[in-house]
Amino acid sequence: MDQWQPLTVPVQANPVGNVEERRLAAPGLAISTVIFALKPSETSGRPTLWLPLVRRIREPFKGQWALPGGPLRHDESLPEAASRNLLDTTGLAPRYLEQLYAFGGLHRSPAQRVVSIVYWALVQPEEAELPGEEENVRWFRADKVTDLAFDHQEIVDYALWRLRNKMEYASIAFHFLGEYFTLAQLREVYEAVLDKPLDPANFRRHVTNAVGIEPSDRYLQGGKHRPPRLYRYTGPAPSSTPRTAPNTARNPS
Amino acid sequence: MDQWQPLTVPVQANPVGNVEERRLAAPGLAISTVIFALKPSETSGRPTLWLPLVRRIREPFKGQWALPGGPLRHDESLPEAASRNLLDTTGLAPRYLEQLYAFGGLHRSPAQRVVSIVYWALVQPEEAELPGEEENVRWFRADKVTDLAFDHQEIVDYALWRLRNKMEYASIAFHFLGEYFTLAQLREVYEAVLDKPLDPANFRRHVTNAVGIEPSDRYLQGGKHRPPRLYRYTGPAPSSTPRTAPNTARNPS
DNA sequence: ACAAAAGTGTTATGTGTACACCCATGA
DNA sequence: TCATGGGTGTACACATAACACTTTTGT
Repeated sequence: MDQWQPLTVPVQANPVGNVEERRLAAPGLAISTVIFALKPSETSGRPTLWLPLVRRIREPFKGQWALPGGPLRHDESLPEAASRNLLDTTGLAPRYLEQLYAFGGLHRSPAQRVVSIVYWALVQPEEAELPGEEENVRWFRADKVTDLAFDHQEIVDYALWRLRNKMEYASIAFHFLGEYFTLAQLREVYEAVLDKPLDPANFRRHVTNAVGIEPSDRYLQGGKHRPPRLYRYTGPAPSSTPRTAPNTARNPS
Repeated sequence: MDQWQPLTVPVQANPVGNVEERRLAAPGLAISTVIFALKPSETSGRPTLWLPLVRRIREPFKGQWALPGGPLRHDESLPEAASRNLLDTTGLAPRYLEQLYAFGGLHRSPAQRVVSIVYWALVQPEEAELPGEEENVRWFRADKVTDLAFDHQEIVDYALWRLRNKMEYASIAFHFLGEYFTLAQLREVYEAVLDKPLDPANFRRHVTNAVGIEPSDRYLQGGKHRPPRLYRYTGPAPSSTPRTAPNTARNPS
């Protein structure tokens, strides 16, 4: 019941000629990443979730959009491989990076079998500008991506679910923002990701009571009205839970 | 900060001769599984957490205890590979199986580099008897395992953390029990895993209010006192959340 | 002065926890 | 009838949610 049938992720899928070769070849191993950032909506201007995709320049799925990714090199760890590949393909260097899931279904890639270890990442608006060429790397609204190569659509859906889920119990919203932010900005992050309005008064209490967030003595000037105080994320309390484990995430049901 | 430096898991690590060969060889891919079951403590007789380990019969770490695991075959999905390998090495066929994490550190295995996709599983007491030979497969108390091969100690620690964490918000305790069980038995599962006593009264309300658990018209006879009612786990409500995602787990911090 | 967002107070409702108590059965 | 675990009731602490209200700024 809770078991699950994965699908197929590739990247650098060097097609192996025939069926017999496929039977014998060891499964390929690739690293891919789903990157999230908040950017203003084209219509409302309010912040919404976006993610960068790269256009495939070879078969299979040539011309279609796919997650950035590539093979795992011999001298890099899994997160190192994810970071390095992100920089190569999109020019992005996310501060937050976490393993999402390993996808290893039999027919994810048409030619050689590929197992993909997928990461997910959050980037701040400043670092979210794509230095790469506009042709083959482009931002898409996270809830509107479609026709992705391989099983990347399901991977994106899962990453989205994980982001929303984790947002509700962990302190990750800060990674979408710069060092200093107002509580209204932080609330907009939650509203954009969870896609529902939040009560400003209750949100304030909730977040100021939480650990790891400190008021600064600075205020955001230049607004139309009363300047709001700027806050900083100082991380969990210095002597917080010394986790012994790799990952840190909940799962439902 | 939330990024994490994995370690090393192998299985079937066919040592590749020299450093140069290691540099060039593609990373190996293995599947391992942490299996949990509840068995009576040797001392108190109360249920406690146990897990089966297999003794390594070749280098590296020859003679030491390790997680059951093996290579991924070309014609099986990841969970299929985990199940098949479990049956081969331990004779166990867990009903609950879920992906835990992918461990891919550079030096997990001394010779060839190995990336391990690790699953975790829960088995019921009936199916927890080891048909295999006693020599090379044995049950250990989960909180007392030590001197494991490779990075398997950290993997076990992480799986333990995940089990305890997930136990607090998901309906997985049932997988330790048979079809019919009393609320006291279910409570003992929670107490054993979380290692703290629970209020019977509040536990009863909590669990009977939850969906997916139904009282039967049967009672457990043969006890010393009033026979308790037997309950059944019917799974989440038939038309429950149609998850689109592979895995289902939360993470802290 | 007025509009609008920042920020505070108050109350209703729900949920977790501690614990007193009754119920049903075997011995 | 008595001991014991099964099972129910209840009161308190605390978190969440809804919303009225005051404060501070720019225009």
